[in-house]
Formats: sequence, structure tokens, C-alpha cells
Amino acid sequence: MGCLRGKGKFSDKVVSRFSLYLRYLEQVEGEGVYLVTSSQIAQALHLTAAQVRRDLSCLGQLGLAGVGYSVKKLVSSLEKILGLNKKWPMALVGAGNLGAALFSYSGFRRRGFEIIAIFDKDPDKIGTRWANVAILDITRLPETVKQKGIKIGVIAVPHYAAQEVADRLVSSGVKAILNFSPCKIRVPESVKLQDVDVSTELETLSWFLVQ
Amino acid sequence: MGCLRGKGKFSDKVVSRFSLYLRYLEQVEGEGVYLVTSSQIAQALHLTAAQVRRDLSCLGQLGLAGVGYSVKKLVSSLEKILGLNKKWPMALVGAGNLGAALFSYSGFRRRGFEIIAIFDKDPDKIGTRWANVAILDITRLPETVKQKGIKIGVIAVPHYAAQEVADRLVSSGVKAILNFSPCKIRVPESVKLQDVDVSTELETLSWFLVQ
DNA sequence: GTTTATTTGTAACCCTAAGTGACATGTGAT
DNA sequence: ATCACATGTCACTTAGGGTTACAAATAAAC
Repeated sequence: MGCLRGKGKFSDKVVSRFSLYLRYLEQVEGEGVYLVTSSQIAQALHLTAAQVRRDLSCLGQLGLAGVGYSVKKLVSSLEKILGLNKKWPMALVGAGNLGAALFSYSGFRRRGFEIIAIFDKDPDKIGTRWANVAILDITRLPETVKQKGIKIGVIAVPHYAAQEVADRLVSSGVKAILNFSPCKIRVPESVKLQDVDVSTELETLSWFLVQ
Repeated sequence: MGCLRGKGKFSDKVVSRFSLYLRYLEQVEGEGVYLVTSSQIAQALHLTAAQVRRDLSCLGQLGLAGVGYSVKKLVSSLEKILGLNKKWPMALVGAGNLGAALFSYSGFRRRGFEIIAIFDKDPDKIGTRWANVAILDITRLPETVKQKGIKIGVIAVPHYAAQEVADRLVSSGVKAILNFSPCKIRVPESVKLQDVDVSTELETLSWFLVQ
């Protein structure tokens, strides 16, 4: 099939491998490596060389036949296609245990992802602060999202509230949602939804163990 | 294809839908519903009725033609097949930010999953406690895992340490691993590995937004 | 008792997407 | 000029998931 050159939609699988390639390449770049071959990448990530080449061909003609790929070129191409050369302010909805966990996890920030607004509907929480981010009433979501140009929403509320929160986020203009609540929510085609369902992952493990 | 009856390995997709079915069924059970049809389940979870039936047929002949399924029966069958009628003590490796987030997230405990041992290699952390779980030196992992019969390990260390931690967990007798580090680790066939790669999920969102 | 309206369980089929193999093309070294 | 090597891509294979369709089973209606 190959990938449509330039712009276009490749599958989520390919995109998530981009993410892996980038991490590997940044690592070897840190070790002073300037050139890699598809086989080296493949071996490190447990893939086949052909697959690596086909994935990377989506980025354009970056490789040099008989030589390999410039690490620097690959890194910058991947960062660009993944949008990691930008800042991504995010809105977190749900200031419970899980929300706190996500907020305190600094792994986000490394790549330009930062929670700059927090919403809840518990009056006890509203008005308090985490670090220097105020927890606002959920009704303030639309204005805040619009004013700060937030494009990514993070849902960390109980399952019964998840769909309603998603609807609010969408109608406020959010274009991508990371959903940590353990339920299937519905969003329009134009909005990208990504689920992180740790409960289900754990239950899959548990299932495996009782077999 | 269908599912091998009684015991056997169905695909991860099916198992993760089991998890969804169970959540839905527990919800309607709480609303006092005793009987559901495959179409009702399908509608609630945005699936087709045929798929629901085929999934549920993996559990045995639980439905009654012309009537539907007993909610109670389904719930107990699903809990049994998912191993949720058991306690699952877990070992957490990595007492950093992410580890703390996971530990404090109480969503785990609801289903019998509980972190009862924490390991790190930072001398400043070793010896301190979170709630009433002591943080132990990573070298104490094998004995603890064996002694407490831990079957599930949770990896929350930086990527460069992940493979080594996985190897330690495996050689200590852990049979299932939940990996939060953003890298592909290798484990033997006999060990079940589940990845939760939030960074990659975020980067997928970011990619979508720049398209 | 018979018929009708449902609903399950499953066999057969379809179909897409994902990965692999293979090869022509291009590159640098000898 | 030749050789060894690596890329980019076409075509093929494959596996797996999902859907359609239907026979068997059940309950209600008449």
C-alpha cells in the first residue's frame, strides 16, 4: 500500500511506530551516532528492516541507498510529522485521584504537552490550586478552552460522567481527547479519541493468569 | 472460528470486550435489570448484536433463545473468566512520579488489584513508605515476589532501565507485566505483557492535530 | 395445539489491513 | 568498472476480525 507522500493519513499503527522510532533515534543520537540503517533500527525495536523502510518512506525520501539514514534528518522529520515542535496546552477534566496522578506525572511536559487548566464540579475542589494551576468549575470550560486555544482534553472522571464531559469538550472546540475513564465514549468523526483503559489492561492480565 | 468452549485462548480483543460487557452489566444490574438481550448490549456499547452473541458464546451456553441473557449469570461468568473473583497482589517497580501516580490511583483496588510491594534503586527512597507499603531495594525483589506469591509486576521506570527490570521480574516468577515505560521490552512467551504507553497516545493525538 | 414473534448460537463468508519478500535502483568503496 | 550494500516500493500472503444468514429454541397469542 505504502503511504501517501507529503501529507495524509496513515494508520495509527504506523504513527505509534513513528513514536518508537523517534525515541530510539534520540537515544542513539545522544550516543553520538550520525547514521543508521533500517536493519539497525529493526533489530533494536524488534521489527523487520522492510517494515522500518516502508514506515520511514512515509516521511519522504530521507534515506540514502547504500548508506542509510541521517539520524538528525529522521529525528527532525519525525518531530515535525508528530507535531512535537509545537506546544500543546491541555485541559484536564476531573480533579480526583487519577487526575492528580496525571497532573503530577511530568512525563507529559517533556514533549510540549502541558496541563494548563483543570476542571471539576466538586465545590470543595473548585478554587484550590495544584502547583499554580487553579481548579475551575466545569461550567467555565468553554470560555477557558477558547481563550487559551486548547486543542487537547484529558478525561479523568468516573465513567458515568465521561460522555457528558466529552460532549462539553467537543462543543468547546477541543479536537483531540485522551480518555482515561473506563468506558466507550462517542465523539464526532472530526475529533480524535484515544483511550487509555488501564482497568481493561489489568483484567486482560488477570484473564491470562487464570487460564 | 468461534471460541473454543470451556477453556482456551481467545484474542485480546475479545477479552477486552469482556471487560466492557462486565462494566455495562454491573451498571444495569444496579438499576435492577435482570434480563438483557444481545441487541441491548450492542446498542449500549456501539457494537453489533451478532458480535456480542459470538463473544458471549465463548463463556458457554448462557443465553436463552427467545429470551435473552440473565444479567446475574453473565456477570458471574465474566468475573470468573476474567479472574476477578481473586485477589491480585502486585509489585510496583519504580518509585518516581509515575509510580506514585499509579500507587495513589485507587481505581486498581476496586477489582482486587493491589500494589503490596514497591521497589526502587534510589537509596534516598529505599526505606521510606507510601501509605503502609515500604519501598525496598530492587535487589529484594526476587525474595519478596516469591514469598508473597506475586504474579503481576508493574514497570514504572525510565526506558533505559525497563528491560532489565522486566528480566528481573520474569526471573523472579512474575507471570504478567504491565509496562508503563515508553519502550518495547521482550519477555518469554509464557509471560503476558501489556503496554500502556501514554506518551505514544499523546503523540498520536498531536500527529492528528497537525494534519 | 398450532402459529407467530423473538432471540440465541454458529457456520460460512467477506474483507480489510498489516506485514513480508523480492527486486530494481542508487551509492560509495576498491 | 566492479562489488557490496541499502533504500524505496510493488505485489503477494496472511491472519484476524467482523458480518450475514440461518437453524434451533423459547415464550406468548390465539
